[in-house]
Amino acid sequence: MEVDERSSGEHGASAGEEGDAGSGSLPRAELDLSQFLPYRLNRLADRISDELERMYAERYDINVAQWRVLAWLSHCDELTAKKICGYTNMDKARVSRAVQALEDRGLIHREPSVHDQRVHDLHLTPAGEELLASLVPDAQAWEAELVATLSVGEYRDLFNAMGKLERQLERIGRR
Amino acid sequence: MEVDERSSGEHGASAGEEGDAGSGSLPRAELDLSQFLPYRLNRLADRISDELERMYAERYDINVAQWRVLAWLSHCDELTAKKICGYTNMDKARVSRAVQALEDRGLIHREPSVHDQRVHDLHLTPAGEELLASLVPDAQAWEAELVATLSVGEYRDLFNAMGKLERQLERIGRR
DNA sequence: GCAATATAGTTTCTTGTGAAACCATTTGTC
DNA sequence: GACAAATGGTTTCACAAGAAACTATATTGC
Repeated sequence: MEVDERSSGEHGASAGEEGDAGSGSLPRAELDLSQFLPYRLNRLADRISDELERMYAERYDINVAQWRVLAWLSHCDELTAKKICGYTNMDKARVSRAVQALEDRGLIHREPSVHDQRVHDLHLTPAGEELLASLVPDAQAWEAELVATLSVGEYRDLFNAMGKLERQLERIGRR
Repeated sequence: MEVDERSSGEHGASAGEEGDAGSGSLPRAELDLSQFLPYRLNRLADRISDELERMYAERYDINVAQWRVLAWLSHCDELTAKKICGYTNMDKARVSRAVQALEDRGLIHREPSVHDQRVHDLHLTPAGEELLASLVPDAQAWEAELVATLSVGEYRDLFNAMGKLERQLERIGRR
């Protein structure tokens, strides 16, 4: 591994490398946000989300929550609100509202499960499928453009790293 | 619902393919969210943000916006709200509120600039410095734990990839 | 069979946020 | 100098989203 002039932290997330070494004052707690992973990741995700949301809203008049529900339905066809909560990490109230909106627009169908009346089985209506048939390629094209500057290897590594972080987050979280 | 079928597409974000089966059933538009970068990135960032926010709130009673202002102040010492908007990508109203809250708590000081009465120069108070001196190490320790499973190379590559995506986003955005 | 408890989903309440209106000051233009 | 435009920052308004209360159904223990 390259041993370079990486600053103190194991990975280099640290601060103050501008050489204002001994100006006489106490050691300022300093944090270089541009090297702070949570900050960078969050800002990037926010920007991406903003752009995509704008596209969804303009062209299809749906918000992110609704989009996620649709996408998962395209993937699994039969789902319940509870499951969607788990997959998407969204609050159940948020899912509930998204589902309601989609049903009102006739994009999904909802009926009480035969086995458990509390549960509602969800699936796409033909109209929903149609909308997805148009939206999905748009989303993929947009993503393709976004990652156009990454090599296939970089793209794969990125997903790998995200996977590792997610698992580590799990580990940290349960404590 | 393990989704491990790596599918085609330049980078792997994939979906329903051709196979246009003539009249009748249209090819299902399908999107594997777990391989869709915006979704993955957003979910990861959200989770990280949630965890960190909880820590900030519990231990220091500050929210993310306030934290960002403090961190930038630790870095630059003299700032204006406008600049913070630029650095953090936050709305100016949001910055305004964060600044106000921090001032109310005596963590930062704010005074009209000598040269331009519209502008307010911001800097940390001793109390603010003190809080940061305690908060920053916490944040860094937390980040270190988060990235503990990444090698130095993976960590560096991750930042590289994020940088590329940000720049590409810029390019896409201005259109 | 019937309380007590748990679960899926909805509704209510509160809060944080972005958009737009607004205020105060500065910078131009004549 | 005076009026118009621009700029930094605050406030108002509308709304999305999380927390908690609530409803309806299921499950468990007795």
